[in-house]
Amino acid sequence: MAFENLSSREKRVLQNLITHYIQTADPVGSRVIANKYRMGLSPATIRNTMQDLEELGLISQPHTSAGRIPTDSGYRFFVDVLLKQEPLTEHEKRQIETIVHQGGKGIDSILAQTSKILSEITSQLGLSISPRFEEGVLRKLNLIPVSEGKVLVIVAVKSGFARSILMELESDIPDDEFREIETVLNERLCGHTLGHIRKTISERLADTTLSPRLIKLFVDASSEIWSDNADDKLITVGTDNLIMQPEFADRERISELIKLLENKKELKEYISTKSIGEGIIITIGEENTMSQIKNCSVVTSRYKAGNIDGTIGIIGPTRMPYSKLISIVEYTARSLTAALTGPQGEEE
Amino acid sequence: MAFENLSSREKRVLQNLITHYIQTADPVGSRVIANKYRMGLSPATIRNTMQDLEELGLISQPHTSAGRIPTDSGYRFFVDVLLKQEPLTEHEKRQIETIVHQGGKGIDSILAQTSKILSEITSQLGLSISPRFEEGVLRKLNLIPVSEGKVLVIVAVKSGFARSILMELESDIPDDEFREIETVLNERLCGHTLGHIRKTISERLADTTLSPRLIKLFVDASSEIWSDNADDKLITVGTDNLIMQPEFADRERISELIKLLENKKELKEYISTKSIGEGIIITIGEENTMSQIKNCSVVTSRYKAGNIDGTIGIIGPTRMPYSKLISIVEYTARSLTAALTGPQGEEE
DNA sequence: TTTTGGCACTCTTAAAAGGAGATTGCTAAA
DNA sequence: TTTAGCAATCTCCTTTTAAGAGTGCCAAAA
Repeated sequence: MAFENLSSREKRVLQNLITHYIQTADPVGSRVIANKYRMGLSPATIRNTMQDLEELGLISQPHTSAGRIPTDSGYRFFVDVLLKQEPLTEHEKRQIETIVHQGGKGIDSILAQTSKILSEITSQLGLSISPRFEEGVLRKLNLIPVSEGKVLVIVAVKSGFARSILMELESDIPDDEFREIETVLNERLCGHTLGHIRKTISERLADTTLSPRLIKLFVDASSEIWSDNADDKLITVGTDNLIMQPEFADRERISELIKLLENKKELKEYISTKSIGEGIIITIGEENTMSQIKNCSVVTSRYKAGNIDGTIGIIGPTRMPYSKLISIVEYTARSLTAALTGPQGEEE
Repeated sequence: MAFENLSSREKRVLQNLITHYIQTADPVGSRVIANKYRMGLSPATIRNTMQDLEELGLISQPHTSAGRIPTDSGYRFFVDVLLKQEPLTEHEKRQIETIVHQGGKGIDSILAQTSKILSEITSQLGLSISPRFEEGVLRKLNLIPVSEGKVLVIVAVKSGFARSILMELESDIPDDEFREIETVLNERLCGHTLGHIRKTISERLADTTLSPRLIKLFVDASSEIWSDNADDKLITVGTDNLIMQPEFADRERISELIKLLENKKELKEYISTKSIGEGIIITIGEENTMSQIKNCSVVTSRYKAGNIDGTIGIIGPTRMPYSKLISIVEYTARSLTAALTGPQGEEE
């Protein structure tokens, strides 16, 4: 579907129509475009153009005597070709920087705040996904016995993140044996990504002096320790922004959305995989494979925390102010990368 | 407001009315009560009784020609006096036990699952609040340097829970100095509750050989390390159940609810403090101080994890099947306590 | 004294009817 | 190629109408 052969007039009409529809959520008639946007043409001429645009599938009529609204293809063309990015105000930039650069707070807190500020500035649903721990390179592993039969496994990766998992053992293990395990694990596993370790751990521990029982323990716990599927680190903020849109007038639809957001896992997976690659990624309406957000668009971008990356973005109705939102998501992702990969991330 | 002087007939009428209203969500007329509940009285007689009940403020009329609906006081009387608990089915018991007793999964995961099963069995919003870490007695504290300028603080309390906080230092501290700090901190702080430590930490560390700079670090970080306000450990599941109730027909109301649930902090505080004490606690409608749930009832109970306690419960419209829900929440809290305080919790 | 049947009255809700308003597509003229 | 004009179409809002449910009260019955 390439629409390069659109006349300049058709482009202008489409642009004005979408711009207007984004503001009002009402079907746009030929008269509005002719008058409000001073195109120097009569409504009748606009009407002819609109008919052409409709035949191309870029706009459609809800019913005979209504104006036109953009289709998903219309938005796609708008975003790909017609869009001019709108710069952020100084105030907005400052808000984002403040949130992103609050030192010493821990990444989870920063991401929660980032989701919040995204939601507030954009008036959409803001979201963030924590760095994909699995891609982190193991720096050090510690075993801390916390009580009989329970040991805390600390996994520290490069770029300064760490995670802890409480592991339960059937029987007690003496302290010095713990030391030994710790040493062996560090020797064998450090320097590899957690994902890699998960896949290869059983071979890596095969020829050690450790008791087979212990090895089995770490191999079995592999998915919990070495990947991050366990915690749902998708943070969404501003669901009410989305709900109050006319697109969600139907309660059934709200319910479906809420279920999706509550589940987190599925949505996190979807957003994560769709956002692979550089720069801003936009999925519009039906392009989204999840039926619950088929009337929404998703604007996301990757950010980097050292050598691990995560995703932030927003979800709103397809009728969203793309030009502004894209700038905001882009700027926020960049700031976040700068803050998380900054001085201390660089060094290793 | 005591209603002990209600006649037995009035009680029966009220009981039947509420029972019926809970099922249908429609105002209940005298005819329905007379016929469906076979009270052996004519509708006209029931009408007289209903008038009395209305004067007492136990039921009310939405408008002149409608039946009656219970008021909050009506529900209160129903719950306090009229209620017969409905036992759980064997299947329900099994479902709960299965969730609660899945070993080795970590308390967060168990609580998430508990919220879920509560929501599913009750068809309401299920919730759980993690144990109030602050009340835990410090068992051991570990400092693990994870990268330059970052150290992971592990706080382990009795009954086998542990938490980790990433702390940032301005400058580097050599490994042996860490050991020293660790030793001193353990000597001075173990055996006290975290809440107590938070309040007294500066005195406790006053006369040590540690550098004042380091002490300051731990004192400043006190709220983050020693209390648990930081993480929002309120888990809510099944929001869609609530949203689809006729009580939430208004989108504005849904929006307010969602905001409340998203915020977590405020709600967590509210539920936590309201649930102090033994057994099931029920707040009905306007009894709730939070305006967002003034048309809801909240049924909660404390559970114990060793010597620390937390809360679970459900939120639903005031028109909820109390007799069943109370049993379910009670049973779940008991099971949870048994699972978390079981064999390994007992020992210390 | 308590209960009941009867009945006028009130109010909601759903359906039907009517009309205003918006916008289109088409045709013929500019 | 553009525009003015106009009939046709469809939504949406308001009003009307009718049906239905339930009450309150009174007078008669138990």
